[in-house]
Amino acid sequence: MRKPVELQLLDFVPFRLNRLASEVSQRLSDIYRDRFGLEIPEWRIVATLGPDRRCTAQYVAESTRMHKTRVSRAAARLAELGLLQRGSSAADGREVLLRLSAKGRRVYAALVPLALERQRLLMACLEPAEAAAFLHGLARLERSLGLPQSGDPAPG
Amino acid sequence: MRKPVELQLLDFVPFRLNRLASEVSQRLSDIYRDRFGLEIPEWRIVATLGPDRRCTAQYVAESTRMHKTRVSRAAARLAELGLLQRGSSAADGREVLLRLSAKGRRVYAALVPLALERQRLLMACLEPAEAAAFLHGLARLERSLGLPQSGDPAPG
DNA sequence: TTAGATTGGTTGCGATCGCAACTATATGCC
DNA sequence: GGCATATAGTTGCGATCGCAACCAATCTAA
Repeated sequence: MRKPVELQLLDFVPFRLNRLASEVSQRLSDIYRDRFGLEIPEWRIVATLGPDRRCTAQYVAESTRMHKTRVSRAAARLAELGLLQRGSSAADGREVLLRLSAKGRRVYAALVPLALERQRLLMACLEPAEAAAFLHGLARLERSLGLPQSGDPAPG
Repeated sequence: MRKPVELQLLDFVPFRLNRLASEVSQRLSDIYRDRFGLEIPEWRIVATLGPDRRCTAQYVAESTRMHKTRVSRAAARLAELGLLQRGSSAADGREVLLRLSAKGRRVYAALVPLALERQRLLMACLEPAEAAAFLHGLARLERSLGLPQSGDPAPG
């Protein structure tokens, strides 16, 4: 007599990852949405550019794995808000070079400490060794799926 | 001279969780979308109900943390496809009791082994001890955020 | 040089989502 | 009983997203 295969959704890792990510994002959103009027794609562009990086929309899309239309619209909105300068590339007339404006850098400087504090709070439920083990697994999964990691050579 | 606070998005855990979850979902979607015409919310309802459970939309919403409108529309679609029966509750006339139809149970039986195999493949990049440590951290994070876990008493 | 293919980025469009408002039933209080 | 409040679920609506199509610039090769 063969046991029927069952699945408990609450034990299913892809579901759990989605739900966790969604919950974490939800709680994080009040700092970039409520306080600064930014949505996730815009916050990702700001964080990718950082205080001084100048790069193409293509770079942001590859690095964050966002669809290029999502990057395009988020960059348009950031430019509209005056947080981002969009310049032409001398090397390639198709490219759009993105860079934070002075106002954008001020937003970045205000946002980053809050974001890092939230990350600290999130991970505070884990002992240091547990956190390290979790992050180790996370990194392995990322690598296994071909996701860009901070040690990787710059995309493009 | 104070060092300015910086943030590498690729090291930022909330971003990494979102990106990983999105990538895993993307790769999983071909089994429930391409093969069965189901989207994530519908698949979650099917998986929550399982072969024999009968429960309310409210239960599904709390258990999966989906918005009640998302559950409502996904349930309507499943009923339209003939995978789900929606009945009235004798105890409370407002409730809608959800249960898989025979066709729904056949879809469940076909989907579950594929889903479990995908989960196995996903985790195959980790040694058993690494996988255990990762899942331990995941469970701790879930508990810390108040997310329902499989050992918890049934919601409602 | 010039036609075709490729690439970076934007836009049109249909689909999904979450919020707010709504309907209908149930409950509490007098 | 009867009115106010709360709850389960649905629906209208505006916003976001990804795909496909498109535009413009670059590259390739005859």
